[in-house]
Amino acid sequence: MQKKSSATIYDVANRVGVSLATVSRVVNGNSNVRESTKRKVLDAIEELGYHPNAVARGLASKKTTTIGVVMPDVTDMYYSELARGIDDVANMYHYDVLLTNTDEDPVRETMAVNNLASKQVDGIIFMGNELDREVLNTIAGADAPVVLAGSIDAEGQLPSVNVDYVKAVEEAVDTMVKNKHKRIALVTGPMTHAINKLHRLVGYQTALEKADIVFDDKLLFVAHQDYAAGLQIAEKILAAEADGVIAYDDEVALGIMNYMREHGKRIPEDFEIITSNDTKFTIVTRPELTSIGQPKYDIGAVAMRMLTKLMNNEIIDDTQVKLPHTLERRGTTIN
Amino acid sequence: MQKKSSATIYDVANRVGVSLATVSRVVNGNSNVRESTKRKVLDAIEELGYHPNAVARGLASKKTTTIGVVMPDVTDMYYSELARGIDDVANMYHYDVLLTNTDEDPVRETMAVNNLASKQVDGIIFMGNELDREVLNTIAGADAPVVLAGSIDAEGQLPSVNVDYVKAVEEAVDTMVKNKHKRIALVTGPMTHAINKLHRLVGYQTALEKADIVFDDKLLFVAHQDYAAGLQIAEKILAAEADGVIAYDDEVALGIMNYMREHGKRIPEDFEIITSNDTKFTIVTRPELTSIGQPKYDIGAVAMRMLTKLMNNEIIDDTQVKLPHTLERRGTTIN
DNA sequence: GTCAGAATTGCAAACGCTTACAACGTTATA
DNA sequence: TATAACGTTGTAAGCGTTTGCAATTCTGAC
Repeated sequence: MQKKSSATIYDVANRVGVSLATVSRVVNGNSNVRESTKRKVLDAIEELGYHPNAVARGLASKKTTTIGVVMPDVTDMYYSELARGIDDVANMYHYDVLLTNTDEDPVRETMAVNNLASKQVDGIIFMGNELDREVLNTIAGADAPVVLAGSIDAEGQLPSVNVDYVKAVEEAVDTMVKNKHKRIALVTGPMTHAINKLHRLVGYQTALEKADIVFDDKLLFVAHQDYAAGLQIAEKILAAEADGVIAYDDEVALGIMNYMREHGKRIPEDFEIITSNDTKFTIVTRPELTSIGQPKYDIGAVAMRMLTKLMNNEIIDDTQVKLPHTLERRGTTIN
Repeated sequence: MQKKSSATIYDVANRVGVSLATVSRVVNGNSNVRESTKRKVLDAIEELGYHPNAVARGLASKKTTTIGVVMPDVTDMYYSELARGIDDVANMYHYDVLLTNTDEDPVRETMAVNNLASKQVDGIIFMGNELDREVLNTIAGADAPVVLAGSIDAEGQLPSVNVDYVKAVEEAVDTMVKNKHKRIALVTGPMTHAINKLHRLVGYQTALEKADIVFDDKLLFVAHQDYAAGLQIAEKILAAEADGVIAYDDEVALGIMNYMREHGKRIPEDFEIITSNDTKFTIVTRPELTSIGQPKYDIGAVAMRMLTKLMNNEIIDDTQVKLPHTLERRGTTIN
């Protein structure tokens, strides 16, 4: 049964006594084939164990049925959940996924996009917050459609799927204010990233303004997205005499929480915490973490769906999709 | 600068006034090219913004510089850390990674391998515990080399990279015995999986025997790999009057821990927990989870390195690699 | 039984590159 | 100066498909 070096379309054609073209037609489900010859071809394919060579197909048709996914890090729960959404709908549309980790390094992001382009992917899903000019140019240069998932480009030119980060953060702050906490810290990534400067910070300031709280940049913190960074930044947050924090990453939030508890703070009475990604981390700890709820899987899925349309040259009503977010009230806020 | 539909090798050759072959040679770093013409070709490439078409290259050379990774689920921290190790060394050797999620469904695993084969990947890294006959056959049929990462096939025929699960579990049980806990539960996946039946269970029983504890199959539990499953199985573990548990998944362990604490058990005095994967989950909770330590990243990295050798037809001394494991003693065990 | 039009099929040219093999020019050796 | 030997470059045959177009075979209507 296992033919050694696999059969080609040519072998199948010979076996049946038809031309390559005919075999190709039945393989591709083209309707212009008589039912009886279709049967024969299918049988021969079965017997020879023929599998179309996707590479040759890609060369001839200029479609690889492969998309590229560039993301910061697979081990980051937030992004891996997006990736899962992407992968599931990609499969649904018979695309394979070429995955690249970049650690948000613009150099690697640029290389990744270029590499994917040379591999002739039919489309690209991009995740990452940097999106500097170089990366943007590269994306424009690749002649595959690109959609951003859970990521923001400053100009808002590229198709993207996100939640409304401004509102989300604003509501988080609102909640703490309502709970009588006023010295609310904000922990984000670098202000060079649009998502931080133009979204999270804006939401934060808007909420403060509404509550007549004067903005204090001593309550603004930048941290990497990991537990250790949370532990570390927590010391400064404590020193700044904050009574609450909005963190942009669950691991960071956890680091802060553990530090605060170990330093005598009662959570949530003395110190409230709201995190942003609502990953599995939020429910395994005690107390559970209150979090902005993002439909992560759906962000990926919707982005991928949009990409299929783009690859098909279908017209898209709205290329700047904002999916609904929630606030998952759990144990690190009073209400 | 951005040529529209990108230039081909033919355009470059024309520009310089040499043949395709020569351009191909410089692109591929072939040494048999005079320095001066090499320069000219390189310049033309630069000017035209030429990028080799990897698909055409793949067809001609029968090498795609792409490997396939089939794994249960990217959002599972254990596997995603393996994947990161794989990806990093894959990049190091200039391979791209085609990623497929299977949810450990043998049907999807089979499809995935077949699909990767038709995409002409140069090699495959397989993760997942099922590995039934069908999947094994498919793997044998694909003419790309395959290596297992963090996974076991019953016959031990395929190249693989793992830790010594027998010893690891045995040592975990030893620890609890030393701590005077005797009714030690074992939570694994289905006994149809070789890794559970032939490794974890064996290690468990061996340790029990050494300690003269009679094996009680009431202390054997099977659970899915998630937090909810942990919460659920915990009830039965409690009912079985166990005073400790070895869990094969961190989320499960966390579910058990939280359940036990909510039911009045003091951890670790009344009830000890040792988990197996040592993911980030283990250090963000209070108490922190004692865990078998697995070099997850390295398992992936070593597996990928092995695959590069296989793809290169290099001889490999040992195709059944066992990396060292540890026991990370933290808060859920007395010692 | 004819014939137009539809339904099937085959032909052959791409797709963009790699890679034997052949051909050339050049240098070193005798 | 002739010649072997090498370094450099070109020629052309694939790699396994898809696909526009032409050729052939069927249909049914007349």
